[in-house]
Amino acid sequence: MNDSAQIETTDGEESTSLYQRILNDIRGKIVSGAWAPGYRIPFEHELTVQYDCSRMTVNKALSQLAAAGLIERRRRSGSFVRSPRSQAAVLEITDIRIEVEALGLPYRYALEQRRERRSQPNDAERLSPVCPKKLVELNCLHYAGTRPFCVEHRLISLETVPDASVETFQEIAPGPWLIGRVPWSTAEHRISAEGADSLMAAGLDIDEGAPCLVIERRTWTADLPVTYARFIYAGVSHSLVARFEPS
Amino acid sequence: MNDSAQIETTDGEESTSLYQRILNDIRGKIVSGAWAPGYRIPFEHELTVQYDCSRMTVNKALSQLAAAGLIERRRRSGSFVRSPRSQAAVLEITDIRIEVEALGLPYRYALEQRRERRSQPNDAERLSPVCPKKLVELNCLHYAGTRPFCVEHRLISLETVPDASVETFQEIAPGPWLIGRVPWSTAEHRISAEGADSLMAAGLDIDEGAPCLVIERRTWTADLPVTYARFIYAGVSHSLVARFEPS
DNA sequence: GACTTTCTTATGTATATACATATTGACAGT
DNA sequence: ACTGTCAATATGTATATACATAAGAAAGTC
Repeated sequence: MNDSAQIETTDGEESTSLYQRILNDIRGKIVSGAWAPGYRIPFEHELTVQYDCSRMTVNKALSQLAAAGLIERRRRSGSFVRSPRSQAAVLEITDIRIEVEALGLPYRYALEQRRERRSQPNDAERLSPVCPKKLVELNCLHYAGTRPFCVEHRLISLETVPDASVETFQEIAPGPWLIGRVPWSTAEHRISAEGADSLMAAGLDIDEGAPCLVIERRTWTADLPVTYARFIYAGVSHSLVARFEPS
Repeated sequence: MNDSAQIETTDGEESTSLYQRILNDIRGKIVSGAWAPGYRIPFEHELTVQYDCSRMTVNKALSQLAAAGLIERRRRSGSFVRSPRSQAAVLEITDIRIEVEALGLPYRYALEQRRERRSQPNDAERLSPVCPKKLVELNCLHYAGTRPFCVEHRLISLETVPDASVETFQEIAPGPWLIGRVPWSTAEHRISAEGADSLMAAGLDIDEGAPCLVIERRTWTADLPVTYARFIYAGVSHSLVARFEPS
């Protein structure tokens, strides 16, 4: 993918834009390890000489590298290779409907239970730091074809999302309903493996104790909890993929 | 120190740069759902009027949004909200030693088995796309205190990493050994839940069939496979955390 | 109508310029 | 030796300008 930098001109100077070329060159030095973390990248004015261009062009390349987290820029000191080898992979969290349809199976959603209730001490850790007084609790099932694909257990804060009290969630799953309706600023996902308890086993139509992939998602807007969701997939049916590539 | 008065105005119009403000405004519209996917963002020249600034300033904001994947820019047509409904969360992949020590437990590494062998058809999917002819196969154990914490199964391509043939891996785990020694450009992680087979059960000192979290990692440098690693954690002992916050 | 050509338009890139701002290093004063 | 001041410097942001390029729209041609 990254090879073939020069496509048409054998000279290879005109194939991409100048700032892209500068960006690629520097990124290459970094990911190849030629410029180790902490290395001071040539100053902007040095690069302007090297590439015979204006500072703005160099600046554009370096700014993008900084935005991508590959380098750190310090006034008066210069730009430094950052990459402290922290392997951060990007995990795509897709909507369940999309997931199911990607498998070529028809998707179906079903609401099992809907309760509106006061919060219990138990909820505080799921809806932190400010546990709402009232919330909606849902149990849902997502089907892939005729087989249950995912069990969803969800809490929605009625203080942050008052509209949820007038929505039955019979026809629409809480995930898609919330998206777009509630701006959220932070999300945390906790992924673990658990053995199916009797409820999970019944919902997913698997044996009790069978391994399940559990994804817990908590979202906040500002500092207010929006929702807590717990998705349970039968172990054999599902896996998550996270990728890292230097953009 | 005590005087101030320029930063903290609740109005907060001057605290950041103009292009940052534009960027934040638009990103807010997108993540809040006010501008749905497919929506055409105001043209650059419209935004220059709205914010009373030059086109370059608007362009900088929009270019960054495009680089971040939030919008798509089309010549002559304008810029459109992209957001293909997939929330990307960042998954921190930490070294196992760090993980264990974060739990306040002493870490210990042990090599169970080391084999140098020719590749088998079986390996091709783990070390793709160009399966090396020779490789090192390792089975390792990572202890937290006296209890086994993680079972590691690893393949290292001897074509990409010839040095691995002269390393016994008795004292150092393959993960830390590889880091820094081999620059890698891409990594893929697959996370799933599995029931322990007899080998996993014996290694982790758990019952057969008990739920385990399995993380498979494949890394490449350029297009050459570097290593395949499979980490198995007892279900109760471990979870992964992925976070999303709009940068 | 199907096709080509030309025009228009929004974005893409590059430049020179200007001033702001943070930080370093040197120099001077106590 | 410590401290404060100040100039030098690299980055940060913003502007006006210029031309390139792609793609849609409109006009012209067969």
